[in-house]
Amino acid sequence: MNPVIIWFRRNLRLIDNAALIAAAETGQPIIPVYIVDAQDCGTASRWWLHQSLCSLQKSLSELGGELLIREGRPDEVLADIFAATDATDVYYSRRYEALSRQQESDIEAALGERLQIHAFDDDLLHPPNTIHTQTGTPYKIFTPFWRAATAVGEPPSPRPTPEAMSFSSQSLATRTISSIGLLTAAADRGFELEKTWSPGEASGLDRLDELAPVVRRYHLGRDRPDLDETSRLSPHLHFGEISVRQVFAAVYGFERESLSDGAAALLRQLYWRDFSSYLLFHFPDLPTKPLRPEFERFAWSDSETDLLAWQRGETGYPIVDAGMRQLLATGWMHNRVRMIVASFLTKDLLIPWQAGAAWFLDNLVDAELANNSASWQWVAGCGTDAAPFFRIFNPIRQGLKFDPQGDYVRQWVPELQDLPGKDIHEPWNVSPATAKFQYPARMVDHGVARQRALDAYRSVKGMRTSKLAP
DNA sequence: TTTTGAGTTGTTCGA
DNA sequence: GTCGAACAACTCAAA
Repeated sequence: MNPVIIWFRRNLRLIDNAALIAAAETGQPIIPVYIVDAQDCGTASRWWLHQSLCSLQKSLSELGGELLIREGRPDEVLADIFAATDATDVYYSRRYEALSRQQESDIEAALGERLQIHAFDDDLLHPPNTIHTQTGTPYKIFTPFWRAATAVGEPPSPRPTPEAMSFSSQSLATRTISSIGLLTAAADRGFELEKTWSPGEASGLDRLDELAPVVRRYHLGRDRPDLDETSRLSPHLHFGEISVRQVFAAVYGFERESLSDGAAALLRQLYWRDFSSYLLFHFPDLPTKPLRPEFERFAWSDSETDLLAWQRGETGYPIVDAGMRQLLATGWMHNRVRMIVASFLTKDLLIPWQAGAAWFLDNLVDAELANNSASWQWVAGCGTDAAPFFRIFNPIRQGLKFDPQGDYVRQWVPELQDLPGKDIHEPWNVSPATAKFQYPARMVDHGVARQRALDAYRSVKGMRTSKLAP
């Protein structure tokens, strides 16, 4: 019997995998393949991908299948497999980045006449082309999008791994996962990600189970970097090791009776994830161009030294440095702190959001083009959501509010670990005579930087200069 | 077509 | 310490 191909992409799981289920239902032998491509480029996420592919390969081999690993253009790789096997069909899950969509249309063009192509919208609660305003245009503001999306109804329940699957036994060319070099960049940098993370479908499911006790207070705990009360599901979701429907169903299942504020807040985050992909789908330039075009004229700073100090976590603002160092150490940063460091880069330092976005994409294990681009634009104030331009995070106030004892700073900025909570967010207040720590001086005074940012943002909006200016 | 209400996550100042 | 108002003006989405 002729085989069918399942092209694994960001759906590295066996449970609730629409493409796999459909492929299994044919009853034909399955050829599973992953194609490493230009989008698999971040240092931290390449590390994760390596582990996740190993995990998937192991799961498949236990079922008698072999995951083929290839590199290159998907249309050429699939054509090659087709030529070697006389496969009849290819199954895959859609992605919504511009490059991914180009790959899909290339495949359609190259193979559409020879292979049956089956594409599934399997990554989001709602496919991006199914939600629109009354006039048929895409939503640009989250809340109306969320109302429209939730009005559609709950997503379907997750489906189990297909019970009957047979795999092709034909021997085909494959790379080994190790030979792709996905770990090289992380190793060169001494990125010890295995200390923090356990990639793979089984670990993602474990993580989901561990969520139950914190869901009820998620709306409070998720803002506290000193606690461990976020879901930490982002990398598992990014690689599709678990499906967004599984998360939805689990959170719903924890408290079927009535949804707590915490559970509602977590579900809302899932819709934010949808919304970011939705925006990227409808505005393919989202990663590079500000959605508000007047920001093309913004007078950004090109200071390499400022950018470097931010990247290294040597800004002299403890909460900022803690976040940037957490990122370098673990490939992850608490969401609240992501906003603080992003505000600091774009507003206190006036460095372009694209530079921050690029650093995040390279260093986050959960680096996701859609979320990253949409969120950076939001912080920078150039997205379509109305973020008032005067909303500039004060790194001291944010530290005092969300890391009240300073435990988070103490963990990631060890040179400040002997400072009491009352001083730790303002170490410059400790008199030099008594200070026993070595820590960078503030690179800017936030009060001054804030005023400078307000003026810059006013001018890009074409408004008159500050009334406070002398 | 026009109008109206609203827009994830904040900060500062003065009462 | 706590509270409310001010911070600009604009665009979006729906009535």
